[in-house]
This record gives sequence, structure tokens and C-alpha cells, in this order.
Amino acid sequence: MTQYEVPTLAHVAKLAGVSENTVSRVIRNKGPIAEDTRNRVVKAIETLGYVPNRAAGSLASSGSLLIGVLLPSLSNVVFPEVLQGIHAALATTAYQPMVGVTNYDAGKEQDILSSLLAWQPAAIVTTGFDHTEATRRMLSNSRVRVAELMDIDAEPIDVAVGLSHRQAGYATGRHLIERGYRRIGYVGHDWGADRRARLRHDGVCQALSETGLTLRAEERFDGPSSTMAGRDTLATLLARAPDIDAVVFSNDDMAVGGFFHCLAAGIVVRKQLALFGFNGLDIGQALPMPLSTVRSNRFLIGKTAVERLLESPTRPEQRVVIDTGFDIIEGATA
Amino acid sequence: MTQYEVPTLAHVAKLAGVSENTVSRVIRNKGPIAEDTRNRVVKAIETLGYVPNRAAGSLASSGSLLIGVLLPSLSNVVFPEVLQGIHAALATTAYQPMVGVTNYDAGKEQDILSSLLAWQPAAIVTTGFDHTEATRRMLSNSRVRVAELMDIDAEPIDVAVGLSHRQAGYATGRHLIERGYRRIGYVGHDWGADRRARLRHDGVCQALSETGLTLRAEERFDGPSSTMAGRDTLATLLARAPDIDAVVFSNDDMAVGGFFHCLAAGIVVRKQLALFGFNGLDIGQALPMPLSTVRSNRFLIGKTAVERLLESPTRPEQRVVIDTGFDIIEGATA
DNA sequence: GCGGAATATGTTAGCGCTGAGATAACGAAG
DNA sequence: CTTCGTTATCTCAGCGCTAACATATTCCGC
Repeated sequence: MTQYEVPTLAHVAKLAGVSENTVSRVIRNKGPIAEDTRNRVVKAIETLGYVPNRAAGSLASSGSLLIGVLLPSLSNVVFPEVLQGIHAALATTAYQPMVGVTNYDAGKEQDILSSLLAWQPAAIVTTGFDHTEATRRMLSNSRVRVAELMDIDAEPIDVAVGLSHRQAGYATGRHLIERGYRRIGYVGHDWGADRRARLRHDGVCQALSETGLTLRAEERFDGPSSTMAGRDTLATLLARAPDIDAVVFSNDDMAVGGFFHCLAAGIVVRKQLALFGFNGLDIGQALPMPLSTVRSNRFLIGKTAVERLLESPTRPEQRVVIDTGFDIIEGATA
Repeated sequence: MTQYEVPTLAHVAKLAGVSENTVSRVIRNKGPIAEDTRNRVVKAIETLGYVPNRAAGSLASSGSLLIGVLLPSLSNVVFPEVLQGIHAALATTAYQPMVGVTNYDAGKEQDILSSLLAWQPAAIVTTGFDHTEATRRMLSNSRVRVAELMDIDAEPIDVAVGLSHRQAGYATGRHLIERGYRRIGYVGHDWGADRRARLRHDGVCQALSETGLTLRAEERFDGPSSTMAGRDTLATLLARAPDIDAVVFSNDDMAVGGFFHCLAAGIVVRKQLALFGFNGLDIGQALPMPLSTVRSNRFLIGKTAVERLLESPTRPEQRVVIDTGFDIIEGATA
């Protein structure tokens, strides 16, 4: 609890017998420094336990080593994974992420964005394309680079990194059709909040309709996705449409819940009812029968976005779209 | 991409026809302001789209509305949930969290801590009690309040918020003993990184030894916990000790994996082999048989810690320990 | 109608750092 | 030796804001 005076550049400078600016240059590895001077300065920093004040640095240089990150939620595993990717890309740099959680609310996103911008971040990483007009304006008018993650089915502000959810849905539909399933149902969650789930759904429908099929039945849980929701919603769907032979779930959480329902209800998975998810989560692959699903590369999305943003110190001349792709995981449930 | 001059306090002041200081006071709701003046200032802020520069504010007031957060990992669901609690508590305030991920490495924690401190945060939230000497020194010497989360089995720097993992383990042991299980095994993960898993393990052993029992067999996966690890490690354990009647897992992820192993291997859960987890994750409760486990209140831990930290602007006189408790979830697997 | 609260606003000096330019010290080249 | 280019360092203003204090202005009670 000792209240000691926090050392500043001035203290270090005095102790090392150089000017403040020299210390500053040593710290930032900028400009030529004599080996001898550098050593003296480094030693002084260590003896004083000096830690630079970023607020001052940021003010003086009108810039910061901060990356603002806006995520819709932390309860969906997917976003912590993206965040991991971001942290991984940042780990070797001096940048720090600053995370805000929007709860899928564009208005809240706008508020959080302006408090993030108040720290003069070097870049902003956000999710999807659903922004308020004001958000879009703030971003376009500012000097910060912007990455929009997860989705590449629309025009980005600067950089989009993700996959085409429409295509992923389409591939899902094709997969099921090729394996002979014809009476296909859909179990989803609230897509007011989740535009991407809807795109996948639409992709599935498109694949079906190209083969002259439509979704046999469809049930959506009114709330966020969860294992429990998947379990219950599949039960509801089957009550209404007992004759379906395959179900596409809005994601793996829901699909795993569906698998549990089948276990509990004595339905033989695949033989009686095929299950298909989205994301390729570990849990789905650890099931007694690995889940058939689509791998979205969340970690890679976060990592790639940050790497791309740090590549250049200015906003890109042209809009950049990076497709991190997806893979069908065959699994054993469809 | 318009490069317009970013408005500052001075611009707002000029437009509203008041001094900069008055604008500053309006923004911070500090000191008496005439209703009329306030309106003019607010209007000026809006027309200019002024966003205060926090770096400048922070420098001038030598403090910030930042909370530094140090988490060991984001891959374990537990920590995103803690983070959610932190965000929830912060949502109604002007504070922003700034998150660092240490990968269970005390040295890395130290590095990240010093870059967090460079932003003059109001408080630091960290995990557990495993810190380097330097970390401890930095924290005790600084003016920031510190909360150490998850664990209350040691002496905190300022505030500890969490549960007694030893007691949770003990309760687990008692639960199994009371239900007649006598040949108890343990499936764990790498506890070099996870001190708390070890405390729970020790608690279980203590309960057993009080009844004259010991762990019949014990197997630890050398790596982080995961569903797959739980599945495989239970298989290994059973190969070595087929006669056990119950298994305690280091956490729910592992236990769910164990459940899957039983499914695949045709072992009747509870009747032939009881399973017990830790954490009370949703996934465990969505299983066809809800998992018997201990609910740790991760969200509450994060939320409580931040609330407690924001209660007072200074470090507490005395060390504070807040027990967020735990509950045994009966479930159906033990 | 005057002293003294209470209320509302202005003035001023930094906070700790960085950027731009000035200065010094030293060889190499003419 | 002077001139010039390098290399290494210093000087100093100022980033945008806030704390502390100074200065009006208003409204009381007596």
C-alpha cells in the first residue's frame, strides 16, 4: 500500500543523464542511439521500474496501440474463439485489444463504438454488416481502419473477413440431397439477431429448390441458440412433422441438443433421422457419433482480420474481402 | 474517407459560446451548470459530433475509466462467462474493460499487467493467486484496486471473489459417499496450469479419507480439459481399473466426454458407473441424463467483483473475501 | 440595501509524452 | 583547414483535457 511517486520519463532521463527525448527514443526504438546510451537508459528504466504512460503517449502522438473490438455476445462460443484469434495475432505486437459487447444491438454498438473511438484506436474490428447509419458515418469519417468479421455476403466498409454463409447453407443442402435425403426439416433460433443463420437457411432452401424440393417443416426457437433449445425445438418439429428424414440445425449447439433428443427418444440417428449442424465445434466431434457439420474457421477469422489490419498503417484504397472458407465435416450423423 | 478535422473541446466551447472548462463540466456532470448553458453545450456537441479524447482526459486527471482484466484463457467457457459478468456490471457505467489473456503463464501475466497499468486503469481484475513476485509488487505499490477471481483458498491482495474449490471437492466426495459409492476414480487434466482443479481433487480425497477410503484409480490427461480428453481419459482409466463404480471429473467438459464414452462403450451410466463433474455448464444439463455436478457461479463472480471494486474509489483498508458459493446439482448421473 | 452564502462561469497551469527542428561532434572529402 | 554528410543528442512547443482557483452574478435575511 506504499504510495510512492510513479516514475516518469523525466526521472529516467535524469538518472541516465540524458534528455527525456532520448529515453523516449530508446523505448520506441526510433532513431539512432549509441549502444552505450541505450544501456544506461535501459538500466535506469529497470532500476526505477518505469512504465510509460500510454495516455500521455497517445495524446502526444494522436494515435494509440489499441484495437477496438466489437462483439455481439460472449455466450456463443464462436465469439470467444474469434477473440482468441485476435489475441493470438496481437500477442507478438505491442497492440492491446479493447473489447465491447453489443448484445446484437446496433444502437448499443454505436454507443460503444464512440467510447472506443475516444481512445484513438488504430483500428476497429466489428462483427457483421448490421450497423446504424451513425456507426457507418463515424467509421467512414475516421482515420481508423475497420474490419467486419464473420460474413462476406455484403459490401464492407474497409475489410471483410469471413465466409459466405449463403454458400455454406447451399453446400449443406447439396450434401443432404446427394446422400438421398428428401424430406428435410429445419430447426433454428431467433434470427432477428442472427442474420448469418438466416443466410445459411436461405442457402439450404436454394439448394433444395434447385432440385425441386422445399423444406418439409421448419421450427424456430424464439431466443438465442443453445443445446437445450435444440433439444426442445427438435421435439416440437418432430411432433408436427414425424416423417422427415433429415434436419438442418442453425448451428452445432442446436444440433447437439437435437442429438440428445434422439438419444432420449430412442431415435436412431442417421438411419431414422439425419442431423446436420454448423460451426464444427469440438463438442459435436466428441459425440459418440461425430456430428456432420460445416467447419467455420473462427479463430482464423479473428487472426486474419487483425493481421490484415496491422499490415498497413492506413485505410485500404479499395475494399478488401477475405474469404476464410469452410469445409464440410462428413461426420456420422448425416 | 473524408479527412475532416476532429473537433475538440475548444471547438465545442466556441460554438456554444462558453469556456472549455464549462463544456468539460457539462460532459462530466460536475459542478453546477445553468440549464440554458447545458442545452447550448449539448447542442453544440451534437452538431459537431464531438467525442471526447480519453487519452487527454486520462492524462489530465491521472486516472481513467478503464478496468484491466487478466484471464488465463478464452478457450475454457468458464472465462468468457466471467467476462460476461464483468461486462454486465460495467454496462451501466462509463467504464470499459481492457482484457489480456495470459495462457496460464505468470510471466506473461506480468508483462500484460504492466502494459495495462500503462493506461492508468481504475482497477485490475485478475484470476487466481499465482502471480510472480514482480506482479505482486506492481499491484501492491500501485493505487489501483485489485480483485482476484475464482478462488478464495488463499490470502488476496485486496479482494478475492470466488468459491472454495477445496470445499467443492469435499462436497463432491461426501455426495458420492452418501449415495453408497465406494470404488471411486478420478479423471483430470493438466493441473500445473489449473491450481483449482487440484484443490477440488484434494477436497475429494479428504472426504474419502475421512471415511477410510482412498481414490481407487486416477488418470490425468496431460493438456487442457476438453470433451475429447474426458472421453479418452475415462477409457484409459477404465482399462486400468474396470471395477470402479464412480468417477469424479476435473470439470464438466471432461465429464461430458466421459458420458459420451459410456454411451459409445455401452456402459449404463449411474447403474454401472456414476459420473460427477464440476461447473454446472449448460451442456451437462442438456444431456439425456442431466449431469451430476457442482454449480460454480462464474457470471456472478465477474459481476460481483466489478461491483465491489467500483463501490469505493480507493483500495480497501482490509482484505476482503467474497464467497459466491456453489451448489450441488443432483442430476441423474450420480 | 448590504454582507455573505450559494450558484454559475472563466482563467491558468500543467498532466507525461512525442515530433520537428536545432545543435553538436566527428570523419571523410576537397 | 574548411565543407559537408552522418550520427547522436538536445530543446521546446503543444497534444486535449482537467483541477484548482479566481471571478462574476444572483438571492437571501435583516
